[in-house]
Amino acid sequence: MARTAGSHSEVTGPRVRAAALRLFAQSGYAAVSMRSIAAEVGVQVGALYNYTPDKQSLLFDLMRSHLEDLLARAGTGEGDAADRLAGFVSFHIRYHHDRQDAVFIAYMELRNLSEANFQVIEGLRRRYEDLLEEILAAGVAEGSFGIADTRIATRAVIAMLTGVSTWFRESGRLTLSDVETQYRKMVLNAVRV
Amino acid sequence: MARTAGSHSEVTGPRVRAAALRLFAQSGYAAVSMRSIAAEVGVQVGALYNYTPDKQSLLFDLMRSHLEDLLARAGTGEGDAADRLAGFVSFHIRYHHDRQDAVFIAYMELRNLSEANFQVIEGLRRRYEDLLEEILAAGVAEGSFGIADTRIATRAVIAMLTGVSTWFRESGRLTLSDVETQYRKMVLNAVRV
DNA sequence: TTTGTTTCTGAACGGGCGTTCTTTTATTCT
DNA sequence: AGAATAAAAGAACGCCCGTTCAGAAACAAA
Repeated sequence: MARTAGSHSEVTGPRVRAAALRLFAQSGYAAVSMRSIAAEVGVQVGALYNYTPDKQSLLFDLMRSHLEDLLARAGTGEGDAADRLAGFVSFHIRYHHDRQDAVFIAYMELRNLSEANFQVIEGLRRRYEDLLEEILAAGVAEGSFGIADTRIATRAVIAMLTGVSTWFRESGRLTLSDVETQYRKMVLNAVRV
Repeated sequence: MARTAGSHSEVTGPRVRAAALRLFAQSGYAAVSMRSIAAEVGVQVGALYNYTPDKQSLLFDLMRSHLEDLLARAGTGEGDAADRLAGFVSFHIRYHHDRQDAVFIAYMELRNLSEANFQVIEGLRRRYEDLLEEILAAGVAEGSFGIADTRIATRAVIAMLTGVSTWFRESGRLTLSDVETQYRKMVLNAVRV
């Protein structure tokens, strides 16, 4: 038996990526076998190679598309630096909350990338950090922020925000909106003069 | 040939753990084989099982001893809440900087623990977080801190601080002391009224 | 209905995995 | 010196890995 009724490339391709995303996030890249991805899709392992040249590309493509989408959606914001920073905080928390698997992978599986692929991903991540750093620098120029080194502050803020997706649960004590409000306040306080 | 001249259990045991620590941090638990650990120690793979019942225990013991040492060294601090918080920030940054491999493992390899082992590690981590939360709660009681939810603030601060060890390099632009100073200021600002 | 193409199966490849076990050697004790 | 013990070597166990490939089944075009 080969080729189950009704199946097409346009359906299976995304399902392969979705299964890989879920399993990589759950167990880690190295612990997930191509066979387990195939099983999740409901296909034999050989069929996966119609959709990816190899396992490494599967990981890389997931990371790259996540970061490219992140960059495409992250605007530079409007208003003064404080407004723009508040907007960035809300955007980051909400965007990452909606894509916990992709976030997890993008932060945890960097060491499983080949050197060339790592450079690409690192470049994208750096571009995202630059969006925040530009806001912080504008605030310093305005005189409304009082941070000594904008690069450090950028990393501190991003680490703080990204941490949310490691513990926040919809079923928990607080709504995402509560969390967002408190983080906005903490971040704005952290960088003020 | 068996048993190289001059070797003893008290020497090899720690070397096994050190090799595992380094390799787990470098490549991830799942990607490191018992054979590669043995090679790093300079021994055949079978000899490792004189020092650990299995690979999982090796990971668990590394995490547990790291967290137990962390708890043993983290004091509750002295003075008012702001002083104690500043002390916590400095301690966390310095302690984690001195043990980057252990920190990395303790945060990245949680999902490779068995359920029972995970509960133990999670309990230890929680006790460490409680040290910080108690300081924050004291500050709120004093009226010097203005955070709505101490649990959220605890996680935010720890995520921020732990992030340092992912990017800080001795060879970089800033000294650890510079970083420490700026983080102390950012954290104290973040929680103030 | 035939032909061609796409998508999948199923088997196979060489190799690495964690772990166990027997045997050999270095050291310590008597 | 000889016996006992500790520590390591080396081989073997069954199993799973990523990847390849020939062939079969479903679909599309004629």
